[in-house]
Amino acid sequence: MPAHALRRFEPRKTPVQRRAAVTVDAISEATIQVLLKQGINQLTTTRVAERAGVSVGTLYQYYPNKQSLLFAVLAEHLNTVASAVENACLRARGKPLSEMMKTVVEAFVDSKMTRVDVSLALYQSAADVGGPALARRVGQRSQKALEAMLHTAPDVASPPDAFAVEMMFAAMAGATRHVLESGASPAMIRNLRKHLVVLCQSYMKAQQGPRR
Amino acid sequence: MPAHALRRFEPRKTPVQRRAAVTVDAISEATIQVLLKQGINQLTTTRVAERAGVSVGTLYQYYPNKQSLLFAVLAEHLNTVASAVENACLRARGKPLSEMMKTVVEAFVDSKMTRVDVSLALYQSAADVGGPALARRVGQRSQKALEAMLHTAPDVASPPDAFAVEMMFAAMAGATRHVLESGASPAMIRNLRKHLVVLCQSYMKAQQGPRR
Amino acid sequence: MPAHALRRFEPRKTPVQRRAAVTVDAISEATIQVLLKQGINQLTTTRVAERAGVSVGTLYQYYPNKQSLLFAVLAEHLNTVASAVENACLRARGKPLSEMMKTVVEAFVDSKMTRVDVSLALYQSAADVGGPALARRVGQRSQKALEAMLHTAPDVASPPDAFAVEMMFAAMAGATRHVLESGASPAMIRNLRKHLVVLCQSYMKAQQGPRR
Amino acid sequence: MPAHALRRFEPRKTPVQRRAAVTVDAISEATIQVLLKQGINQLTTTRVAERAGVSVGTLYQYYPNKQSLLFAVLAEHLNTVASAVENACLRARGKPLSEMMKTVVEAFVDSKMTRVDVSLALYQSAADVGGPALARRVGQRSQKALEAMLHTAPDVASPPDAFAVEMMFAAMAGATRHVLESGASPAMIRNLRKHLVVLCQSYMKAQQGPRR
DNA sequence: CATGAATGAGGTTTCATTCAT
DNA sequence: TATGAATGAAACCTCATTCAT
Repeated sequence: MPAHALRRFEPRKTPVQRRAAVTVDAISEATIQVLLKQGINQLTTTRVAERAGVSVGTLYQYYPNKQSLLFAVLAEHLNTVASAVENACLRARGKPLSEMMKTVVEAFVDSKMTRVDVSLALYQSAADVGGPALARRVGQRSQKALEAMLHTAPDVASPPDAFAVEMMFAAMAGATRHVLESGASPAMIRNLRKHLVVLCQSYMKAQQGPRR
Repeated sequence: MPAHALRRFEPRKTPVQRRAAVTVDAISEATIQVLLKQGINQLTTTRVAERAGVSVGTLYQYYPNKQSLLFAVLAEHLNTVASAVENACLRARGKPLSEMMKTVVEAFVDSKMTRVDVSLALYQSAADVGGPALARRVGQRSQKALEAMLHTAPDVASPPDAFAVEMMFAAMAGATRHVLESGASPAMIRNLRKHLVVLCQSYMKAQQGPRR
Repeated sequence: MPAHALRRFEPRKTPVQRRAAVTVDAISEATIQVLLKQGINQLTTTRVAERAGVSVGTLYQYYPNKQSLLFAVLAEHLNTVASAVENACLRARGKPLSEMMKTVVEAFVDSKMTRVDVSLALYQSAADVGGPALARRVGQRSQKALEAMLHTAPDVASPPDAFAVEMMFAAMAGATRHVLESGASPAMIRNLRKHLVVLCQSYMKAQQGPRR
Repeated sequence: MPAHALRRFEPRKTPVQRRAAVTVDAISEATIQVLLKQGINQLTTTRVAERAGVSVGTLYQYYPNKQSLLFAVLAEHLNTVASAVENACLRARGKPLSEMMKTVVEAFVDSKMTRVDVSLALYQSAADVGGPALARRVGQRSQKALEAMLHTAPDVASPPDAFAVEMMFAAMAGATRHVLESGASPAMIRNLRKHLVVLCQSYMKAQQGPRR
């Protein structure tokens, strides 16, 4: 799905009234709830509306179609993650490479884990709704921030190129997804953080140019 | 989805006559075709049967439900990949660590890329059909082979533990998926192979114990 | 079929708007019509909806499945009969035994005969839908009323026990069913009423205890 | 369903070879088993064939269609019951009325109860297959026998007419059906026999003309 | 704005029956 | 004769979406 096709899934209108905003949030939250409790196959507009405490008609006032429900939730989640990574990148500017990686990995994993359920729910739903395209688009924000950060590392001569950063990000996302889909016990999550730090550190070190 | 729940998707009966075996293959192939040309949302049992040149009834003689169609294709694909990795692991026994990683990464990426379309199609569809559970189950085969191989590396004192191998595999899968979903131009695939080799090498080196 | 299993067949939701109530009635009536004109084997949800002048979707808004259609009609019919018997029992309180029997038998037979077609249609359909269980449940209402009435008979010393009443009711129902299924010519119906009165009278007399 | 329409359901050919007779019986028995274990709605020709240990094709060699399966079983059962009643009528010739009734009722109830399961199964299935028509046709045999027997009762001046006998038979069948469908505990069956004897005796006595 | 009744295309699945092997 | 693979009409039921109230 080409990136510009995502427009079709965007919310219908920006709620201006207070009441409307509440409704929109309720629907969005209900979408997550239904996704979690019943799975993507039982996610129907009627059910979401019911859970949100509104009628289907109302739902359609704010979302042009079913997919936009999922899209909204997905976009919100990805943005949260991207922001967490961006913040981490800002905080870690000027620090040594290994500390950078630790900061970023932990920010990423933690932002995924604060809503384990949402993350999981979204893995299911991403397909119909241009999930990969959206994830790519939002992922690029994180990658830009990572690159910028890496330029400030005192112990990195020539920073890894954009593709290396993309790989690292994808690897990180892939490993995290795997752990989430495996049940994500606390012990596993601890392990994930530790190993991912090592993975990113060693990969970035290997990719960097010679010390200046 | 718990692993034992996968049983629901297993084939219904094994064909005894020659004619039937042909039919089963035709259906399986048709499933892939429809998935590729029309996408997961247009994948209906009727359409698959039509494309396979059989009636719906016949389809249901061999597959108990729609999901089992996807399950069969997915299982086949994952097995192919797992076998490719296992073979690579056998071939690389006794070689130095960096060669091991090169061999394995290339086997993995290549086996994914020989059927780019199937891989992509399956990412879409995996959700309803216990994809993650199945992938985990099959992935473990590869991981066992990797661990065994690592024990034979002459330049690895104490091999990385099982979790590290799991992480590496997940990272590899994640990065590959990302590239596939980004369009997988030949140049990108070349880059993927090169970077993934570095990533795995450096990560494994970082995880190994001190030289004996 | 255990009595509690009947719940599956109960209506799905109660209409709140006027329009909906009309719809529900139309569907119920259409069910009877189709049952009569086409028989139980041609009774399909599509056909019922068509005849009711609504879409299938609408039908399923109010009836959770096909069987619930039959269930609703059956329950209504049985209730009508039970009410007729109960009323007769009230009217006949304090009368002599033979008059009681005459009143009750005629009420029963007449209430069956006012909708000969419905009765017949329901005999066919009762099986899948918990007919016997429902008939038993509703029959008990009639039997309670019969017992209560018998206690008020001036010429009955010790009234027949519950089982005797149950037998009488079953015999009455069986004979009526037989006549209905034999074509129920007016002459036959007259005969049925006359003989059933005798049957019940003589049986009850035989079952009663000695005169006080 | 008019009586002559029953022909359509009759078995296809009389098996002449030994092997064939065995097959026919196996299929017939399998029909009963499936009816009992799975109910009328799960009774499919494939399942019956499977249970009988033959292929569907073979089944269709002997039975022209699905309904003929049920028809055969039903006819056999009804014939068994009719024969039991006829025998009882022969045995009771010349005995006093009350003994006649006892003999006949017990023969009827017992013949139903020796295969409670079959009786019950057949109540379910009778509708599609001309059950009532067949039951009526076979019932008449019993009724003729009853009438003939009643003529030999020494204590009956003018025997009840045919219609009275028909009523009695229908009442007996109805009460028995009711008990079977209520669960048919041994205690209930004992009660049924006792009460049914009384019911028939008193009804016949009431219907007989004045002593000669 | 909100409601919820209505729509109906379209999906999945079953099963009686046939017929080539 | 026996087999069982194949057929395909037809059943049941869902659900995204609209629109009169």
